[in-house]
Amino acid sequence: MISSDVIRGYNDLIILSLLLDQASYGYDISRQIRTITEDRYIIKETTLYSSFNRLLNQGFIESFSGRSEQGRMRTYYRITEAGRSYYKEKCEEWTLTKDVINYFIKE
Amino acid sequence: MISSDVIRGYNDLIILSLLLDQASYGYDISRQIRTITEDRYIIKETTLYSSFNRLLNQGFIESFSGRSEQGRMRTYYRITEAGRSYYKEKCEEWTLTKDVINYFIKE
DNA sequence: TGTCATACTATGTCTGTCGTAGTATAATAA
DNA sequence: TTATTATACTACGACAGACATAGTATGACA
Repeated sequence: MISSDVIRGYNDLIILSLLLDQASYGYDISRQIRTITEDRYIIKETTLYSSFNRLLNQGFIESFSGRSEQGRMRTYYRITEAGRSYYKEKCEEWTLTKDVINYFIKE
Repeated sequence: MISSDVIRGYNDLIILSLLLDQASYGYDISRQIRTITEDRYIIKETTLYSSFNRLLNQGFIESFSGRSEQGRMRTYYRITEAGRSYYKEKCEEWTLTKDVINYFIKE
């Protein structure tokens, strides 16, 4: 398990990346992150929902109400065009950042 | 220029890495970061000194007074054994973190 | 005499993350 | 029938690293 403070500022990107192909909702995003990272990163619920709110306020995602297979109400999120642009920018920023930090890592 | 919030938590590692081979002081560390990253990352003075204080409190560096060639007083910092261990740990954490974030980056 | 590079310290703000806690529903187990 | 579990959230406050702003001080050099 990695410290999530390290990822600070990157949860938004992680969430956007999971919305690129299809709309989704909180619990599912959370599970996907666990699965994809093989439990190396588990996002906290509060972190997840505050991220959704930030992305909504910035217009990077939209929400709509839907129903689960069991008839349960839940909120789905869909990425916007602005969100896609933002995602691309953040990916480039990430590449730069990675290079910068790597300068200071000695095997 | 990359957003420094991204590097949050990694300034300590950057500073330690520059102390691995020899003791140094604030202004020099600052210049080294600029030079090594080719100005892609410029650490703020307040960030730098608060990092020094954190590392001192944790016993990862020690300070001593010295004189510049011009006779100017300044504070030098030297990495401790605990600091070297911490550096290694953080390097490993970084590798994990990098891998985790990379899962969510699409070219 | 003034400017510039150097070498710091003090103080308060911002923001993403997190701890704690609580609410509510549908499915499943006892 | 009752309790538990997984799902699906919201509210609130604390924490800590980064940063903005501001100020002090010295030696070199013009």
